[in-house]
Amino acid sequence: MDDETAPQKGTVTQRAIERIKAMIGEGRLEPGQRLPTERDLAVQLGISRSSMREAIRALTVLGVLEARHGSGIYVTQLEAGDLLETFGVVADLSRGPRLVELLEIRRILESTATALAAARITADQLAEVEKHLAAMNATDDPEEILAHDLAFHREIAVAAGNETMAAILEGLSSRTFRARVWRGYQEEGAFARTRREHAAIHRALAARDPEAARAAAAAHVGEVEEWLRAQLGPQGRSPGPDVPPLT
Amino acid sequence: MDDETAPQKGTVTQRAIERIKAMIGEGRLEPGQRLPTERDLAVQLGISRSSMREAIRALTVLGVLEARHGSGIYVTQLEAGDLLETFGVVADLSRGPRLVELLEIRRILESTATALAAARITADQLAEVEKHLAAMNATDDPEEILAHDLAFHREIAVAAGNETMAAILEGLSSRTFRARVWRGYQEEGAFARTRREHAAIHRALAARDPEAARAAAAAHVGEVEEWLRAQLGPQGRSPGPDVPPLT
DNA sequence: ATCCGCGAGGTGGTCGGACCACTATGCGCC
DNA sequence: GGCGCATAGTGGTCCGACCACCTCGCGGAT
Repeated sequence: MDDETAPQKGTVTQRAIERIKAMIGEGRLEPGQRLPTERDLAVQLGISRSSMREAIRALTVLGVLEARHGSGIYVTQLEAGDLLETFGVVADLSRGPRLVELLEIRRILESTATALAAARITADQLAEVEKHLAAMNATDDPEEILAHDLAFHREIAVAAGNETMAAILEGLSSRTFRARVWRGYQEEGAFARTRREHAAIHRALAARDPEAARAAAAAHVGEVEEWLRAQLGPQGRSPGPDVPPLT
Repeated sequence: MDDETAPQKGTVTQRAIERIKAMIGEGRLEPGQRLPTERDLAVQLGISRSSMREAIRALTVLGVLEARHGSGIYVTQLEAGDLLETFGVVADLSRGPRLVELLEIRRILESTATALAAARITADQLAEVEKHLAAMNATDDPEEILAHDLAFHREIAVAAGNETMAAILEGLSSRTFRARVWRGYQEEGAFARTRREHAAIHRALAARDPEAARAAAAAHVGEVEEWLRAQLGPQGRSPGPDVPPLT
């Protein structure tokens, strides 16, 4: 009754976003459930369809809603992967010192995840890890190496048993992020070193040795971290060509 | 030249989002810089103002852009706090087993951050920590305790020297998140224990003892984590009163 | 000459309607 | 009974208008 008088805080779109978020938070909207149509929702919240669409778009990019053309709007499964997809944006837009900070976080999480994986990994999962390890060593195509490298670490993160952590690590290792950092790193003949480090991680996993796994993973990420730190130190500028701002 | 023919992938809004993100990623749009008007941008990208507004709204909720009514659209400083604000959404919308996973991640990061802080914290920062510790012990108002509790950990995270990690921890400790979990936790007379744990963390910081700090922080978060795990185990339901879905 | 105030222009915010693209459903035809 | 197409309904896009708010410069008062 008392909420009929508009609180008038912020834009109507922002209010609509909060309303829908609240509905989900309170359990009035279950994962996978279909929402009313844009037009109905707009009427229910007393706003125009344009504003409602902006709210839906916002919740869509956040991974909370999913719009299917011609079908309807649905709540996602609200799983870690859905909601943490935006984490990749942070990695992609960060540069300079923040890249080092992101790698530091990845080192902390990746080492812990690898240690957990050493204790929990199943035979099947270990076989999957070995598959990517072999594929990584069997080709010279940087694209393919990168893909299997990502899958290698992803499999380990999943084996650690924490889906959320796996999703965060996935974001911290997004294609564009690694491509940017690794472009220079691997040009310095770091392939061999990378292979040795991956082999060490695999050995620790196969031996079910959490401490060795933690150390190997920390060293693996730490190598890249140190290299990047050194890159930024001397010149203080982020890599890449300086493109003058267009009109 | 070859990009003049529309690639026709996805919705025009999604394409606009990618375009603007790319402009920022390539450095053509600097942090803090003002963008052209919505109307001009729409013309430049060859889409309607409505679609452009949806793209801008999307980038706004991601913390990449900031729209000031009557003034213009600006690129944010792209700092950790700006981009990771959405991380709180994850915490707010997660429930059940995922809450435990989030606490596990917080335990890993918070313990490491506290260890780093023990080695790096300045006298001023330590005084600030003590201020919040004292304020926390001087009141019985749960709201105020929660606020100083958040500030206590935030100050430590900042002292660790990794802004990004501080921002993530901030998201993992968002008001609504903690309020939900702590409501039940603190009702079990955990105030005294919490105060002891905070005191232990402070002692380790004052003694500049990283290992003790790591252990104290891990135990602090671990306590809540274990309690929550126990809550979820027996009944398999998320805590809190079972409110029947409202109409 | 300096300062203050107010008004005009420009900006994002909201609205309503129209049409297009796609999907799903069911009815009728084979 | 099964298949295919017409159709209604959905999200996607566009347009034009108006509103609320901020900014800046012009003009007058001091």
